[in-house]
Amino acid sequence: MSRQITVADVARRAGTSTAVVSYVMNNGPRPVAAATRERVLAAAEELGYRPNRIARALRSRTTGVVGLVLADALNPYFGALAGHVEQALAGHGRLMLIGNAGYSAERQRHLVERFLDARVDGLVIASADAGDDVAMHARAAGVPAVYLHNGPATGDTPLVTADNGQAVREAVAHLREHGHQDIAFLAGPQDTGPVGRRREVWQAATGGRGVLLRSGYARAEADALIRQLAATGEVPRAVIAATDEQAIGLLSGACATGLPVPGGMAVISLDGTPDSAYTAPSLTATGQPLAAMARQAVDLLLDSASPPYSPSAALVRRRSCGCEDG
Amino acid sequence: MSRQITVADVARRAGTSTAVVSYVMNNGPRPVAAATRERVLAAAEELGYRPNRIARALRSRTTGVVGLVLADALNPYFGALAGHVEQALAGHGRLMLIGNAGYSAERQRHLVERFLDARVDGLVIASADAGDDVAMHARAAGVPAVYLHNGPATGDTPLVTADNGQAVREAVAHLREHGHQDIAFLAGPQDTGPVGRRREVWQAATGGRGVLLRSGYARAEADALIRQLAATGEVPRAVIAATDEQAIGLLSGACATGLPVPGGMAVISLDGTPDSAYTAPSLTATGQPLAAMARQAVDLLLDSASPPYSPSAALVRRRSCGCEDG
DNA sequence: CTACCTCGTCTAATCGATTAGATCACGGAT
DNA sequence: ATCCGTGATCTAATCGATTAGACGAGGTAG
Repeated sequence: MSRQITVADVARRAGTSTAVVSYVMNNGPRPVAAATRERVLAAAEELGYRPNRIARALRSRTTGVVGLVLADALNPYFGALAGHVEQALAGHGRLMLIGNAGYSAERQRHLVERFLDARVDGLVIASADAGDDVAMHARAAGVPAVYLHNGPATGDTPLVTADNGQAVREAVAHLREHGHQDIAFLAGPQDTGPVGRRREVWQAATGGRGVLLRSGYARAEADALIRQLAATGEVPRAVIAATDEQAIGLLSGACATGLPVPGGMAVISLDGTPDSAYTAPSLTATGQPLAAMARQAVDLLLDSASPPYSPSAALVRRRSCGCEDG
Repeated sequence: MSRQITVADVARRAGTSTAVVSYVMNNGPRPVAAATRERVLAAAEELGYRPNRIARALRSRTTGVVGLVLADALNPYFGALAGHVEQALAGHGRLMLIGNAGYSAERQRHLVERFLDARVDGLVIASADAGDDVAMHARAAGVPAVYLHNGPATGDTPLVTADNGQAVREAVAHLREHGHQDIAFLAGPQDTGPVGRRREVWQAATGGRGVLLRSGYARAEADALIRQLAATGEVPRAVIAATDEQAIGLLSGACATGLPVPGGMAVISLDGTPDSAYTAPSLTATGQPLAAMARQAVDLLLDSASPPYSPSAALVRRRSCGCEDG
């Protein structure tokens, strides 16, 4: 618990001024003679000097921290997204503050305020809806922001999302190969954002044949839905679920009511998180390029160039659609 | 992007000194006359003053930020834990930095260093093993730390964990009720921490009958294990899985090889995260009191009093054990 | 030989909030 | 009338790093 080592200590030991130490530490705005640089580095090393990032932040107005606001931390889809964002940020030497809005607009706004108070260098908002434009507050404070999975298309704040149009068409085509004419679609409670677009593509691809189902995004809700349909005998023979969570709920509800999958109902999911491979039966799914999306969002935020990513991934055929391999 | 509002601005407007403004903002170390307080608050309100937390942090050596190091951010168990920690911290007005170690001791150490550089007020380490004592570095820097799910029992850093002894005994007893004599246990690759203790209790409770299985904690590994056992015809009739992830892998592997659950193999899991209710079939499991554990860890860190939590939760009977309800 | 430039370094102001010490006004006690 | 205590406020040092401006030494061009 001894006093912390400061630039002054290093400077004294190296026989220079604090300015030079700073120049060395940051490959500063001014050049330093090679010999001096060596002495400073040696002194810093010997003293175990660790720059105080708080002081640096105060002076240079940059904290090296980015905030991530999550719509639902408990949803593995967002969880995976968070993991990839953290990794992308680490690649840029940034740390990540995280907050869970739990689908509450009020709490989302609150988190943004708190993060701005903490002087984050940027804000990634993995929002569930395209409701109010929370990033506005960030812009007002001069802090860059990016919406990640969904968000209002205001044009002021970029939105990184996956266009799964191709994926949906592939899913429809594949279920047709299995002989299904009527293909249902399980959408979310509302229709904003990616899920809405997926629904539209499904509608176009099926030409209106097949039922439109809706449930919340939690497993429990899709589970309850399928039980109810089973009770009334209205189970579709083939379903495309908008998200993994819903597909998993479908599977568990089907199992509980004795409805065989894929025999009684074929299922394809559209999120394709890694976990979808380990369901019973294993889910046929198209994967979203989560890592690429996260990287893109982070690059956009820190305005470094980013290689464009392929907006959709191929269909992975497993068992839930009726295929036999896997 | 105008200049930021500072204490000086507020002081000028309220006709006081900066000291008084500070006293008012923090219910400071000195009293302020009621009338003056009002004027200051009004001035702050009118100017839209937001204290600069960086400056405050520099001076008062406290950032209001706590770091959480996760063993595996993609594992829903740790994901849920993270969510609860964040919530507990929010209750104390603290923000949370998060980092994923991905089971790498090297990366865990690196994250701790980074967090210390960022001057966190405390560190929660949700570690997977009881290996090297990373919290040591925190102690050396005078930063309090807590191990959450697992960690070295050095006595220097508190460890908050659930003792599932009772839960394991219940699971064994319940499988016996279903007529099983030999009850296998699926443990992790090593035997440190909670999983190891669960295995010991299982050993004691079954008196050595039943096979000890091992696999990594990822779903894929448990899935592969059961496929292999099925191929050689060595499938146990009843298994207790140390974690949800492993139980889920068991289920998916069993389904893939046509092994019926619970008919051919009964399964009970010991983590009992919410998602275990939505598997096919639904998992019988004992739940860990994750929220209480998180709260306890946070309270310990910020040394506020914490109500003691019940160390284990009851067995939730679903389908994977052989029960018919649910 | 002087004027001027470059390179390396140092001095000191700055970021914005906190807080110990000094100051001042007012009352009550002696 | 004098002294002292109390409460309210102000002044200014402080946290630690960054960086613009000043400075001196050495070299080159005229």
